[in-house]
Amino acid sequence: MAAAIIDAVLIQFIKYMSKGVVSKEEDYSQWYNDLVIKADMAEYSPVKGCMIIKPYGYSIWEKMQAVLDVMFKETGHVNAYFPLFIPKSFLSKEAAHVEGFAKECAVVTHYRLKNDGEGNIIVDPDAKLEEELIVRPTSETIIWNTYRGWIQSYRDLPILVNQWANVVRWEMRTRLFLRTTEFLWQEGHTAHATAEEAIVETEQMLNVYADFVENWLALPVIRGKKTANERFAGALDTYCIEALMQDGKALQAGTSHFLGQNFAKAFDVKFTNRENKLDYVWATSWGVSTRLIGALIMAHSDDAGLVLPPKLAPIQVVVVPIYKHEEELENIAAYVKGLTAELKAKNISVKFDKRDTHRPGAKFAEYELKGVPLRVAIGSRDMQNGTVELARRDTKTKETVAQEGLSVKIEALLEEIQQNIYQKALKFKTENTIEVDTYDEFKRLLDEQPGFLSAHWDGTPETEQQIKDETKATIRCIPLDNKQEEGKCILTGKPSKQRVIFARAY
RNA sequence: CGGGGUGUAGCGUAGCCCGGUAUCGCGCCACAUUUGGGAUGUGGAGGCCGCAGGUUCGAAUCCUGCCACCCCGACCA
Repeated sequence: MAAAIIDAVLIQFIKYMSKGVVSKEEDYSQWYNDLVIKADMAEYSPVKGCMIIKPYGYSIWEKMQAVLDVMFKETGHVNAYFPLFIPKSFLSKEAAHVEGFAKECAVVTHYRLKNDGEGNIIVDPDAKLEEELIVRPTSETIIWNTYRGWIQSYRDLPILVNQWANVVRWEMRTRLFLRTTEFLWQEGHTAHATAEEAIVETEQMLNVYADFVENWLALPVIRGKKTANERFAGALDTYCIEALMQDGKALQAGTSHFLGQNFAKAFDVKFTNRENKLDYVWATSWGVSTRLIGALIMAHSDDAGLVLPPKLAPIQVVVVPIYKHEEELENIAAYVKGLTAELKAKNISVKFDKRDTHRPGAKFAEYELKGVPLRVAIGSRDMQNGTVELARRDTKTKETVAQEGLSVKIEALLEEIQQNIYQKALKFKTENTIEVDTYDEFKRLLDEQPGFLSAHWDGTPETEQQIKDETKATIRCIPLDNKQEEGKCILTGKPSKQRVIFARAY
């Protein structure tokens, strides 16, 4: 008896080792790293802090891009492209901006290498640039320098431009997808005649992001504003969406900034308004990055691998044939051909994995690891009975269903899975968003049940900083739809009119 | 930059204290048998033991120097 139990444990251990994914409970951050690598999303590169996004991971980014791009265009934006390099002097024109980014800039100082005569390739000291170039950490400066030439009159406004690009921020500590030295993103940069219009734009784009993350990533978010401490360098107001990961830590999933006239003033971008008066242009910028892939992985996955929402899954349905002889496979393949055509007509992506180099069990495990939402297994028994085995990734349940009407059922199931994943995440977020009224309780919850803590704050940067120093929790945001209520700051006891959201964050 | 740790096959590792040309698992290749939850057997390929120097008849092992990476902290609109 005891031996049998030990054997069972041993078998589990061996399975875990071969799959190579540490459990979520055991070590959340190791679990996350393992998943990214084992699910073939990305790998480490020879350059510290930079990663190689592999085809499977990149195809998720492509899907995100495709959806967001449509959303941007539907709200009137157009795409353009600005240089990777920014003259060093540009960065320093906006004081807060340079303050925020100076410490994480990659700098280009030379433009040529040469052979030193001993077989070594060295930087050619004679090829020093007159002015150093910064590899963009974000593009406000070069874009606003450009906008100066595009804008003379209110008739030239608004300018609603987005760019898909890579940026570099030399962070000290990096994490796959969540914070890498180089990352891919989109950055919108708009110019407006009035503050009101710019604020409307800022809020509109925040809502676009929130809709996208909730409906496509199946991840509920809190929409809010950042406090002054957490604001983007150079912004008057930073709006954000904050999501909660399964370990109770918050992740900023997107930001939209109201930049006021800061960049227009720094780059001297003036226009003549309807009253024939010169004024500075009002600005916004907004962005989401490949960090969203990290959010997607962290939010839904389990110890068996990724759990991808159907709407963003590169493969929505995988078909695994089970056969002993070639003619059985041909028989199954003939049926699958029809099924595939039906599914494709419904815009559902299907992979028929008929590799004979891997056995069915290995394929099952592989697609679970990769988070494919639905798996169809078909063997000779099914072909005789007119059935298939249908397994869903989110619940890990299997059922035998009729081949008749299968594509309709699959279509409905994919929708159901999308909803189910969202509801599960919503439940988690709701259960882990807790109102706290004392500092002791606040600290206890951070250690025992981390999540979003809704608490009163006296509104001062000093208090915010002290709480951060003492607990590592930061104010994630002041929710936009916040109810106003009288209360006392959890740290100082001073009066407060509303609660704000605290959490430890990535 | 401070504290700690690790470098051995594609990956994960044993060997190091006590010197004799490297162990095991996964993966890879071939063949056969298999295929409804991660197959089995037989055979095979693959190693500047992080780099450089030293001690020694002989170094993965001992000594010196260097390099790289990882973890914790600082940092992270």
